[in-house]
Amino acid sequence: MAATLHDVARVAGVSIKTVSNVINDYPHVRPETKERVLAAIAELGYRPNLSARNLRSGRTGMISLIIPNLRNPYFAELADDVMNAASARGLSVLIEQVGGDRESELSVLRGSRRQAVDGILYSVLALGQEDAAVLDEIPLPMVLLGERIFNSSRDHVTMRNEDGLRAATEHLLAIGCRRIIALGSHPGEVIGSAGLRLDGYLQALDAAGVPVDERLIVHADRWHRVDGAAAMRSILAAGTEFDGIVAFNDSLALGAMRIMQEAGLRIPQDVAVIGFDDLDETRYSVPTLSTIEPGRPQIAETAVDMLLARIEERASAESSPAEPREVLTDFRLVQRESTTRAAGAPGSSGL
Amino acid sequence: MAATLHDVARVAGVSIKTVSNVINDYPHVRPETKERVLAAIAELGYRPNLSARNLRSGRTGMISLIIPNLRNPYFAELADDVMNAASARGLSVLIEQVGGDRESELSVLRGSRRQAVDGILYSVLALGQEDAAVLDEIPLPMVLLGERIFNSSRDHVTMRNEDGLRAATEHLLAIGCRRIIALGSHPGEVIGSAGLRLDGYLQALDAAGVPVDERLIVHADRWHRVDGAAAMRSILAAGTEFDGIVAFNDSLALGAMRIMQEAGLRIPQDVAVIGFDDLDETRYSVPTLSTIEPGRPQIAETAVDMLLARIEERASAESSPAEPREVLTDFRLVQRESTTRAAGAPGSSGL
DNA sequence: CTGAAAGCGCTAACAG
DNA sequence: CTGTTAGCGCTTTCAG
Repeated sequence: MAATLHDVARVAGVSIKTVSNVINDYPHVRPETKERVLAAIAELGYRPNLSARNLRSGRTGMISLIIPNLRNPYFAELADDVMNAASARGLSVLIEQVGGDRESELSVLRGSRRQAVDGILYSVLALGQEDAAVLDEIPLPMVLLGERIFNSSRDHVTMRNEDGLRAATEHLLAIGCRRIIALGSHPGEVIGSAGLRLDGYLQALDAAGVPVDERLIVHADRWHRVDGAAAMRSILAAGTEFDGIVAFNDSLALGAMRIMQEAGLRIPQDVAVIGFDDLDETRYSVPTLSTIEPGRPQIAETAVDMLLARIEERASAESSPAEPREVLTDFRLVQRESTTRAAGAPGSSGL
Repeated sequence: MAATLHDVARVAGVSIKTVSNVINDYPHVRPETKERVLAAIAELGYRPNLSARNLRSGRTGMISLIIPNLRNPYFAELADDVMNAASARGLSVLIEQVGGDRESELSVLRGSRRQAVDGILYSVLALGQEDAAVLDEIPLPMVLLGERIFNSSRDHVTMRNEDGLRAATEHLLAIGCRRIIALGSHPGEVIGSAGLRLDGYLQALDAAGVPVDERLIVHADRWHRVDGAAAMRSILAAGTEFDGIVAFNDSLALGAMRIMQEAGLRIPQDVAVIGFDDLDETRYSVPTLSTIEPGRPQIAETAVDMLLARIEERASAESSPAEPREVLTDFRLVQRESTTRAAGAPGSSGL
């Protein structure tokens, strides 16, 4: 059986309160007493029982991160960023994957593990604006990530989708592209990454006086590599002409590049390509992929900080809760080979 | 304040024991009583307090998975497999990333979160055979993954490294390669993935009567894409001739392919390439990458089952613990474009 | 089939 | 500066 406070107290010849004080770094303990306690702790290999502490304090030191799937590199990298931010603040992260359908997302949100965490970072995927009210029912601090829900009662951290995609499109225009495919639209969507990003594309074309060709706006329901590949196959089959692609995420871009290369199209000479997300692998693809770096580490840090603030606000329970905050992170265009047409470029491999 | 057992009991007009019985699906509860209790639970939105349950029962329903890094796709896919296996068995997974150095691995193993989980799945990376004894000190059920430690007192699940790499090498020999690079060796290592895989390579050459050329055994300390790329650059710089590559993992293979393509080498015509791990992305690279599928889902399921068995064994605490078990999973060679030289092949894109 | 009551190990008033 | 004590919410004997 593991040692308890009482065991330590007995061995050190003090009361459990004193041991507790030492453990929790309370100020007023005489140095020699403290030393005796520390010695007893070491001798017994004592470790506080977290369940008991949680029960008593009402806090677990864990937050949950709800994401669709770790096999999706975007979310694996996000999870890594979040775990780093959390561990720097003394928190552990319980990752919960959800199936992508509305029911599964709701059931995880309401799920039993709820009781085991102090708060939730929720990367919204299947729920939408119409579900904003549902979130109020979850009796736990929560910070939203992503572009599906705005103006709820919860704090929200998101990237500059429109601005980012506008910058990407402007970049292609600047290197001479005129028939630019927007890859990844969700017809009819206004809010959500796809709607916002499409808007950035349209803004850029508009500002440059380049007419919009509906055939260049290519639908892709899901944004995995296989979807980018499939979309590119139909584009090629349809015989649509194009000289640039702004993909709504990196995976779509990578899938499309794969098919273009099979078809003998050269990147960036025949078609320039830019993605969105700055996945690690964009540095290693052939060619390396230009992309928008959406400030993911900043998203993770900000979100963890906001969640922690909400948790502490709730613990002190003094005034009424602060107004929900909306944070937009900074993005950055990263130019790599897939949009570098200059003949005399030094040809760094990007590795 | 959230509802407690007592609240439910009061509303239902029964004692808390009865409520507890209903919640835990104990058999002997009269149907009508049960219904009253269920109604009260629904009315109050009662959810059991997990901290209290954990404190009482000594179990948390969580296991921790210790891995180096989620950004490494191998571990992201492993984590996904483990989470699926765990959630099918009613367990949650706490992922803990470790830095890769010995100290950080030890401190996580001994770390405070220990108290918050019922058991540990530990993918050994920085520790080695000489640390087998250290593992005994961790007072928690544990199952080891990977190839760094054998014959400890812990259960262990691992893949068939030698056999897999032998099969990969034999495959290259079968399609006509004679100067095959083994990419990823760790000089001097005997146990560990690198040592075992090199052994498989040597066995295959030996069996085929192909002489070993030391220049074809290429060192790579770490196994990320960038390391494969760097290694390939030095190979090309050294002017070593080769017509096949068996990489010790997929990332090395993908990095090497990138550099070969820059250098104008055609895959598989000039050089056939095979990797190890069957990462998702091997299906989407250019060309698609042949590889060894090491049975990762099976590893995850087996490991979770074994851990659960240990947890239960400890709970019942009857007889002495069962002998440590060693499980080897089945592998499978997956042939894709990177080793398919047949001229008239249909050229499926593998997507 | 159901109720009463004793803790799991810890924190935090409250007293000394 | 340190000790006593009362629970946190649940599970689990042990009696009815």
